[in-house]
Amino acid sequence: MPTYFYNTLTRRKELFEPINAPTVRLYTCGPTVYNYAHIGNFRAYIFEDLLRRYLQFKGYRVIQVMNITDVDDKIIRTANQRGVGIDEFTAPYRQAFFEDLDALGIERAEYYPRATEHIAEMVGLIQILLEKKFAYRTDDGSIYFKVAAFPAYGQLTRLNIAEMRQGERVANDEYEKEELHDFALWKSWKAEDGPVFWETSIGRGRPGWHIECSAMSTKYLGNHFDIHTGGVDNIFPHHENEIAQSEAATGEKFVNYWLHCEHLLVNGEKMSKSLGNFIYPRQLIEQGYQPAAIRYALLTTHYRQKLNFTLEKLDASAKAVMRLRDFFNSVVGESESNENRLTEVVKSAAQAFEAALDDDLNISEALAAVFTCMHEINNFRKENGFTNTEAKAIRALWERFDSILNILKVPAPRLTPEEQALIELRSAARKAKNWVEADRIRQILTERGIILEDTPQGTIWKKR
RNA sequence: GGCGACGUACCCAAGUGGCUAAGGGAGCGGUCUGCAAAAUCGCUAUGCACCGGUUCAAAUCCGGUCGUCGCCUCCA
Repeated sequence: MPTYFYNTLTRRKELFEPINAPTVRLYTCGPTVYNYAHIGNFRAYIFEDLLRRYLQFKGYRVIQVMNITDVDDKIIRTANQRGVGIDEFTAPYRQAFFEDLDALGIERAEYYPRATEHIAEMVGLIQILLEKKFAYRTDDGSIYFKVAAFPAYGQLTRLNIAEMRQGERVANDEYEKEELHDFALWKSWKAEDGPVFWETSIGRGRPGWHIECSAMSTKYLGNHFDIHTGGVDNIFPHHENEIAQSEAATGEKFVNYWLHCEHLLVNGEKMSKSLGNFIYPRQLIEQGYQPAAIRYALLTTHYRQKLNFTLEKLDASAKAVMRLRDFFNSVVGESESNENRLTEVVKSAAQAFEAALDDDLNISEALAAVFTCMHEINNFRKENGFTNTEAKAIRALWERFDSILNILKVPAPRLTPEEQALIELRSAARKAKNWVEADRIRQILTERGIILEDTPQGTIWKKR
């Protein structure tokens, strides 16, 4: 089945065709490591994880690059204030980033290049742009990209640069440039940068922000690759500038498909410093929320739709995850028969799931297929039970769904010996029909976030 | 000012011209259970912000109104 993605470049859904099938080359804008990444950031990374997993589901071999921006104004300023080097300053955040990726079940990319380790590549690119007259040097030694020299500028954004309001230009225009929309490729060293600079053939200084993505994407994926993603706020100026730099330097088309993820709001408002409403995944996990529930909450709203994050949504997600998981665990064959009366149900569910995701990753519709299928199978089970063959087929189907959703398998939580003992005490009380004592113990455990379920096979427990 | 997105049930959220408007959560009722919990079954939008228009047919297309939000130089 053919796959369609909405391409920001054309503002249309387009048939996806890789340059060199079955390989797909994917560049995903990554974090600036001056703090922990918040759930808004992770919404984007989970969208990219969905994209990556789905491409693999379709049989493609994905080569993904995610940059780590470990030098920028904010990092330099803060590191200097604290009197530490930028490498030392960013180290804990780099580490935390990978921990969070793992916690949320995000599959690792093939490359996580750091900006500070690719200065040479950036300098090389800037030199080409200087030679080709797409860049110029100002009196202080900084280097800017000359937007006027690249007529295609504005193709992604569809902003008419000439008509954009001039009055709003940023006051702290510390560097001298010829025209408003020219942007920095290289920032020459200034006193407040302190020890942060590189001594290079184009002078002493540091790279501008946009150039790292051009340099690193090209290095790992080639001049022309398949997909580039990021948040909608990256469209302008970041991605527009990347196109300009890359295409000016190489003379080739840069990227075929641009996919952008909408913003996440918290209780209806944008996360911002002034509102102080940042939420971090690690924070939610500490509060006892299942990482899989966080993943589900961030995954299950279509990526081009604004997502309003609330604790109610997180609770609803936790329930849905639990249901899918319990169903999977409950599917057991009851007879040796090779009969499979569910062939059609399984087949049509798999098809509906794939068809939905083929349509620009319509995850809501894909999930509807999953739940509808679960419903049908439950009704079937009530009458018939499962043969071993049927159980195997259903479990395989769920595993297939989970290669995208990735919520089924979570590390088993542990009980303390004391909690374990309480459960045994309660079982004994139940056996003795001492219901008062049994209920008392259950209440204690509930308060600790441990939920008990008495089944014919004995008591099982879960963590909230 | 320019560019753009959105408004579907109590909440979340698909559907963008044609069968009874998906699915999840919540609520209510049944099964199960010592009681629960979980699971499961059933029920819950004659209507898709509002007003007009096009059409045999509109949540879906067109025009307008109201409301929410985003971007317009470094925030995913």
